Amino acid sequence: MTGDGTQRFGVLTEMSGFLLSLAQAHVYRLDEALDTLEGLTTAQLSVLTVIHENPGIRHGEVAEMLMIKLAYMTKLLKGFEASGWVERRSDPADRRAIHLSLTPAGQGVVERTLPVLLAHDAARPNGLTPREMGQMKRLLAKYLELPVTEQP
Amino acid sequence: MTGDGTQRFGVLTEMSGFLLSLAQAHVYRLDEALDTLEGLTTAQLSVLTVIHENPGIRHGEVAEMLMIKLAYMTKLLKGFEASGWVERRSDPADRRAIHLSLTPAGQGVVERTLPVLLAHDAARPNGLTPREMGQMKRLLAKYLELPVTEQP
DNA sequence: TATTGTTATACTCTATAACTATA
DNA sequence: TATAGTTATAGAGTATAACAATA
Repeated sequence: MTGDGTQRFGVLTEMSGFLLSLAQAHVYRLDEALDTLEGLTTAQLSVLTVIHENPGIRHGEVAEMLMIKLAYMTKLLKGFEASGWVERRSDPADRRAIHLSLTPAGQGVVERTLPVLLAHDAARPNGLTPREMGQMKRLLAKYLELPVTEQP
Repeated sequence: MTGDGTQRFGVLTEMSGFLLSLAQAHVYRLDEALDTLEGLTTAQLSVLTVIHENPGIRHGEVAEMLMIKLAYMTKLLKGFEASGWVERRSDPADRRAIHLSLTPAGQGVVERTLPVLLAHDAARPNGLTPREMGQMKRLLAKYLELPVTEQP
């Protein structure tokens, strides 16, 4: 690389969409080195975590929370079911709806891998101080209008 | 949707990687409604903008700045060349290297579409006050260790 | 030997639309 | 008629690796 470090992003650095996209690419690139998640992608682990946190949640609710297409959720869940991690049962009151929950095996996967990802996330290199990182996470959660987690 | 709004993200909201990923999905979803970019994706417009800001920049340098795979850059640039937007010329001093610049047509595209995306970005709905948005953008740029833009 | 860029393949995820079955 | 989920197809973008040309 012969770059002299003077490249300009121009007005791109004023655009939240661009910055978020690049930050996501940065995270994604570093997370690809993470080989300790038992073959799961971070997206897959997010789905399992949401089911873990909300046993009985509906198929479509998970998709909405994580902004995943319903069509792709079907594919993901099919894989999880084949792995024996997720159970689906239809709602007797509305037989279109499907409620999801983790099997003991699925809970085991989440309980083993989530702490690994959490530690990795906390240690991922970036240009912020710990205080600034806390600030950024709060702003991102507010940006997304996420429900406040009241964790003791 | 029968959700009662009590779904929990659990520890996911503590993870910068998850928050960035979800924020990016949020942006992406809303940007898909943007049909005024002359058929460009935001990623493609980013590439054109970087070439616009750095005439003569090398192929690989653009890829590194935008965290795009070199192999995919080749594909993108082939399309841009076919559209008559980008010119490639090889470096006489290092005949492996390829320097990029916009044609007048390419400059026209950037000058028409970039302001549209900029306005769209500024108006994109989110949970932050304008002051918080400024803060978030500053933190994201620092997170990414982007060169400071000294725009007058 | 290392670097720049090209080509090809497989994979993840998205967009879209047609479809079934319920409500 | 509208909603929950399924299936299939096309496309964007990534990872990977083999390759050619040049340094």
